[in-house]
Amino acid sequence: MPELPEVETVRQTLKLKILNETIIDIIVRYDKIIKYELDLFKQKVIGQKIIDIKRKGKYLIFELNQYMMVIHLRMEGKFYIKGITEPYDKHEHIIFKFESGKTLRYHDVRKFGTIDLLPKEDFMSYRPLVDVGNEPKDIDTSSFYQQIKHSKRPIKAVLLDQHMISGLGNIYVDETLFLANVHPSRLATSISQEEANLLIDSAKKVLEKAIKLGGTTIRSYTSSLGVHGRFQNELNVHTKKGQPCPKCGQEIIKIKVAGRGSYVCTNCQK
DNA sequence: AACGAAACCTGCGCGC
DNA sequence: TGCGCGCAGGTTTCGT
Repeated sequence: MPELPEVETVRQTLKLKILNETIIDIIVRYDKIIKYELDLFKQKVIGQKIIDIKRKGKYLIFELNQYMMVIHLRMEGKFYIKGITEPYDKHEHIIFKFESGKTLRYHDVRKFGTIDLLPKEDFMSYRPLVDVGNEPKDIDTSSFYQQIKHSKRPIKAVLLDQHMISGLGNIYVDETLFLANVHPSRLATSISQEEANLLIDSAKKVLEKAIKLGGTTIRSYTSSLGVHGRFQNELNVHTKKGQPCPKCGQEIIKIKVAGRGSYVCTNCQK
């Protein structure tokens, strides 16, 4: 489910619901999600209280008394909060039991998500967090341009690269490229400083608006935590194959760029 | 060094 | 109805 706006929505919702909860037990039903040595993970996390929930790019960061628990939802990771007596769903892989009787359940059909544990001291300087690039709102456009101007990758691949710029995924990249009138297949080396400025500015606007609307809910009958995003109503091109471009009316096509399905108006995006 | 493809998983929709 | 294929909001690892 997640790009930056969805992760931010989850962060805000979780913070309202489980701040100050103390973890008294952890049930692990599929252990490859946990990247930390499993027995140590349980030993360290049990007894800890959730004192804050932060985010960097697409990573969720649970601040505990003594550790930082770092979570990546990848393609389909979701959290649910349920009572302790409710039966486990097939795809609920990790269950955190709280002192209050609530449970936090990590649900992930494709099992791609990850949960890791970092020390609190200088946690931002450890992998994976240290490798996360600036979000569009914090990007310096001239250094961004300097970084990409010799790259022969398609601009879409660059914008998806979380080391270069963090937070965008397949949906919001398509929307960003449309707003900036840039074709996803354009080689990064062909992008001018002006176009780079426009791309970053477009990414900021897209993400900001999506956060306000609680993210995007598509292909997803049950949204995380019962939160239904509303940005899907604002999409200009993504998922709009065969429909008219909102700017010029030409039919939107779907192509493959950087290995990802990509929606584009070839009249507006050059 | 830098790029694209494959791999990690499961489920769904489509064409035969 | 059943089967095989392609596809899915992400990232890392493997080849060239």
